[in-house]
Amino acid sequence: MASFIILHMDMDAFFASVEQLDDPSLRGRPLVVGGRSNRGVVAAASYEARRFGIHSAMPIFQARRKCSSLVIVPPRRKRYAALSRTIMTILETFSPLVEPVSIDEAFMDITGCGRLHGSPRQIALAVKAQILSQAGLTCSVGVAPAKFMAKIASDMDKPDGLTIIEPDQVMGFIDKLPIQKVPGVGSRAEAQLLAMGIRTLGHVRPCPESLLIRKMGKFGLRLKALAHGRDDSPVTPLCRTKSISTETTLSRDTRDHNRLCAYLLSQSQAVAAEMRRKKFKARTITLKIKTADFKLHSRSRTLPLPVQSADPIYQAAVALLQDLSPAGPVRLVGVGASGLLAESTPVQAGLFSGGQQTRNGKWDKVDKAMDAVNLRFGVRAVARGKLPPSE
DNA sequence: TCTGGGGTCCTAGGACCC
DNA sequence: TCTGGGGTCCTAGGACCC
Repeated sequence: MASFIILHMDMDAFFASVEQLDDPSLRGRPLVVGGRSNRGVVAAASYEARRFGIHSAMPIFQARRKCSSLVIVPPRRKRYAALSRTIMTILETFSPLVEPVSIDEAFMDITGCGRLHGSPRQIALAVKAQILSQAGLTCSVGVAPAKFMAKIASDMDKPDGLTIIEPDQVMGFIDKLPIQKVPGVGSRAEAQLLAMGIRTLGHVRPCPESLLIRKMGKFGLRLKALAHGRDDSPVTPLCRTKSISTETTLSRDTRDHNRLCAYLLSQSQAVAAEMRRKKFKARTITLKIKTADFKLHSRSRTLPLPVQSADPIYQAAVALLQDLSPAGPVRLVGVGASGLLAESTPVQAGLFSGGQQTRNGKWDKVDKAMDAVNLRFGVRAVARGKLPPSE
């Protein structure tokens, strides 16, 4: 195995800790950050709230039931994003190989950092101290010879923890590691693996590759490699955005087409604004609908030319809604853009005049669907600026 | 009274091309 | 009458992550 030294940094109860940092009156109190509506879930729970059995993804109404004095704070994403940038910048003073995985988590390759910054333990302690002094927040750190183990290690001693897995401890660690702790093993995969008698990652080692592939597909091969301690996935600093989307759970389910279109309009505007901010244009537009029975449905169309403004996104979304025509009340509606290209990418000539899209008639279909919508509802039926009713 | 929002990756089938 | 096979793109759904 290549001798990497990987560090994983994970902020402790990030959103909740930021709220307690900014408002001292919230410190020491059970608090969750979560949606304002009655249908929201917990995005982050303070350690005080966790003592009541409250955890992230729990519906707010359940959390409230568990703790009557619970403080519920709406999320301030911009504030979290700003602090996240501060934290990532701190990491970059230790190694140029920093890979943010989410707003509050990052991998760092510290393989070659010994000369400059000392032992892995010294580096981890310095990272924690810097984040505490410059951002005012604690984090937990894991250090290991591979990414997946560093990630698991950072979670082993929360909050404000530090766990180091030395190369000679790797096999012992794997043998005891509960299978559901392996990143990528969720509830479905866990159930499948338990049914095969696999309770720890070590149990995967003697399992025939053919069986793992049959049961788990490509992921089975990865599990097999991990069970042998093989994980050479590199820390990749430049991870480019693949999609931009927004979605809204309505305050109550609706069958009202015009109401859905009003959401689609404001969402198209938001997605377009974000694309312009990030200097992208997109070829594929996706409509997402969750019906009252919690079933998710999507429809997408790839356009002949990349778009960046709200109007074509909205037009496509409305056409896709026509196509999907959900049976029954709608709970959630969303719009996404993928197939992203840099804003500056030149548009290939000829796409309209004899390119594949025109020849196979896909564009015509979209066009006709749009015409149908415009005919039936009229573009003016959902006028500019008619935003969804405020909740 | 009732289960978010932002993403990534994988799979599988069909169209299409050579 | 025989009836390929590999590669790529597109689409819909689903698992999983924080």
